[in-house]
Amino acid sequence: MSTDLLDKGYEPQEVEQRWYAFWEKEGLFRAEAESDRKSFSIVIPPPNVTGVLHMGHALNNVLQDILCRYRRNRGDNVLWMPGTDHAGIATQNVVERQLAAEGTDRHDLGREQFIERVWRWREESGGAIINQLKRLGASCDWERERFTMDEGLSRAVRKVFVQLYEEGLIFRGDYIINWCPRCDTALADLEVEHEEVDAHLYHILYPFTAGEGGITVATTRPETMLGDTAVAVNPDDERYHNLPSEQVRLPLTDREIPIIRDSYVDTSFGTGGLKVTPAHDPNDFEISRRHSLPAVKAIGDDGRMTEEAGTYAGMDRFECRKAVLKDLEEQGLLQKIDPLKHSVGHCYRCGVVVEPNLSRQWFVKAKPLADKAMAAVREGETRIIPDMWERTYFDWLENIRDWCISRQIWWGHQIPAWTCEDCGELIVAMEDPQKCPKCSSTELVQETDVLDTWFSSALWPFSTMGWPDETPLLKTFYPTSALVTAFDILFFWVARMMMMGIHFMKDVPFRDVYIHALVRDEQGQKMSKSKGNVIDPLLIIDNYGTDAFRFTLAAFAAQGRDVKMSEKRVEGYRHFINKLWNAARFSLMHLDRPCPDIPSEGLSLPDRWILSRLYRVMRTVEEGIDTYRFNEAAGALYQFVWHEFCDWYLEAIKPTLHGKTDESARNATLSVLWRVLRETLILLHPFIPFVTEEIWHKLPGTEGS
RNA sequence: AGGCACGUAGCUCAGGGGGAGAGCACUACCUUGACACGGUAGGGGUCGUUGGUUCAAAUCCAAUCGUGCCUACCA
Repeated sequence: MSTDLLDKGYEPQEVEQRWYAFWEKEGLFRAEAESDRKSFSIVIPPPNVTGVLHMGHALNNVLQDILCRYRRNRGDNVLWMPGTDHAGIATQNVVERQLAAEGTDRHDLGREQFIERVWRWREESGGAIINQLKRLGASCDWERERFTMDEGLSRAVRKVFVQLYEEGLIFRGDYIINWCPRCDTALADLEVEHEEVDAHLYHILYPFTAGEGGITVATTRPETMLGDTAVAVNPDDERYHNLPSEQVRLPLTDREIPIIRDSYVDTSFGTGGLKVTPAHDPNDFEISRRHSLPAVKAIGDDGRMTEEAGTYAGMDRFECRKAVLKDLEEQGLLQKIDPLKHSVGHCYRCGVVVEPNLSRQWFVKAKPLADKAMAAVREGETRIIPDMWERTYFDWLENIRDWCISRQIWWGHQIPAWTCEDCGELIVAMEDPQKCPKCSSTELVQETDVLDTWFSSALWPFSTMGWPDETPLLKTFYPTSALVTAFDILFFWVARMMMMGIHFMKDVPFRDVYIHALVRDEQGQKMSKSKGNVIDPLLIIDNYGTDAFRFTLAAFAAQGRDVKMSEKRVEGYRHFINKLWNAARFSLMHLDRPCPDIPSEGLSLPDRWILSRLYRVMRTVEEGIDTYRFNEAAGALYQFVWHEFCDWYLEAIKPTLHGKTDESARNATLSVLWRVLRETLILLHPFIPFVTEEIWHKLPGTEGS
């Protein structure tokens, strides 16, 4: 009997460091590119290269790690592919802020130097998130770590772009897009966050060019009137039959614009008169196409009024709004101001009010790709779990619009398109062209835009495995077994991976999509820096140990409900880790040798009972993990370890262990104890890898991992 | 405007046609050689409201109230 097998209290820090180093050294997370074993694969949702670990990452990666370790325990050939995302706008913003602090900007630096600077920043900070994932215990195959701007992945991006272009699924067009004047780039529809604000509805009179009166239009953005090219009314609106004139004078300008009829106009809204600003409103843009109206761009890409705005040129758009209202007021054309709640789009990266703007951008024709992505889920090739998200997935894909993929930033994959200066030919190619195929000119200028970050992320499941080459890795691990992610990137990422995966690999990128909840604070608020309610996972790990933290996350990861995180809870599960530690400590006082053979008869009642409970919890855990009900598995283990194994079994066998019985009964009990402890450690390992590993190696007869 | 989810013990939540549960908090007792990050015993809820289906409803259905979130081009 000895008590020095395990220290009295569990010391996570030392144990965690030691074991993680051991696992890495032994290559235990390494996947075999070719193997007879069953494959199991997951690609990590690549965190932003410049990011730091937050609670969302923690939950996301712990759940993936549980799946991977569980499969490894079962003998599967497991690939957990790690990597990071270059996060175009977000990363560029960070570096631009640094430059601003140094009193310079990217234009001073020039494109090449700026990009170098970003790469440098990536070198400095790119390792942080990876090391933090390791502290979580993440068992990724680190030797395969990828980055969305790796050479290989960039080649995949180019290949995809060129092929889609040749298939007519990528095109360039003049379109109304969302423009962020702060980030100075186009945004996809998804990248716009709508927020309800208290605003005003201004009623403005546009006088007829002949006769009395005019048409009153209503708008929330009066400054856009400077870009109006028509006034629209509903053809059935009797108020506007037999007008004295078919033209109105656009106030504050010397322009005359036509009155058009379009059924889009809602007769019940305002006065039934709609100002049409094709360059600055998506609906107006559509109307303008139907009626062949010109577009006048009154607001520039920098958020200031253009020359088209006449005397207002150069003004900030919101300054201009005030000025326009004042001038209209003076001319007696501002008839009414109503309060109005409506939603205004903001840039998801910087929060600035987005300006719809007409410009030439690149698009992916989404419909054909979306149809197949829907079919795959409908036919069960990919399961979305919990299935309530299927509906959301379908809703979005059914109403999908073309995906604007060009961004006017510098950090990202530059679009592989060139224009011939001499003949205007557009060239899209894998390799940088030397001369124009049409006129042989060497004056070729590459498109300056880069691709939306999500374009490269959409290829992640196969680009990380070496596509477009036909690699053994792809053969073994594609389609991946599961994708684990939060719902907030269901459209951004999951749906697009489905579209690209099906198109290029002819098979879905994953069999299961498990959508987990968001981690919130104690009050259920989203954690954000501005609210100051962020709980740093690393701090929690420092204070309570990784295992306690992991178990807390797993225990609260009930499907369909957000996880409210607080230190108090982690503390509770630290008690559990300690309980397990001490149960092991007690057991090891008696288990001084391997006892693998459980006698087939003569077992005591407690022995038989705990074995039956063990088998039951084994089934529950297996079922829980297989169905992504991590909380059920964790809950069952908690209950079993504490209230069955510790409270009942260990207490019940104390008399036997403490000697007063015959040797064969004692041996029988020891063999049961040995077995139960061993199996329990295996069951617990995916959840709490460090403490179980530490105990495992003290248990006689369980050398190796 | 549509959609989704959620309202169960003081708090956080699991459960899901027939015993109302867990953790934390609380009360009393226990410094018993695994563990006070512990043990034993205990208090506490008419499972949002109202109807319906059923022999039976916290559990299914409908309505209603409340909360949160997502999608959306009504200026």
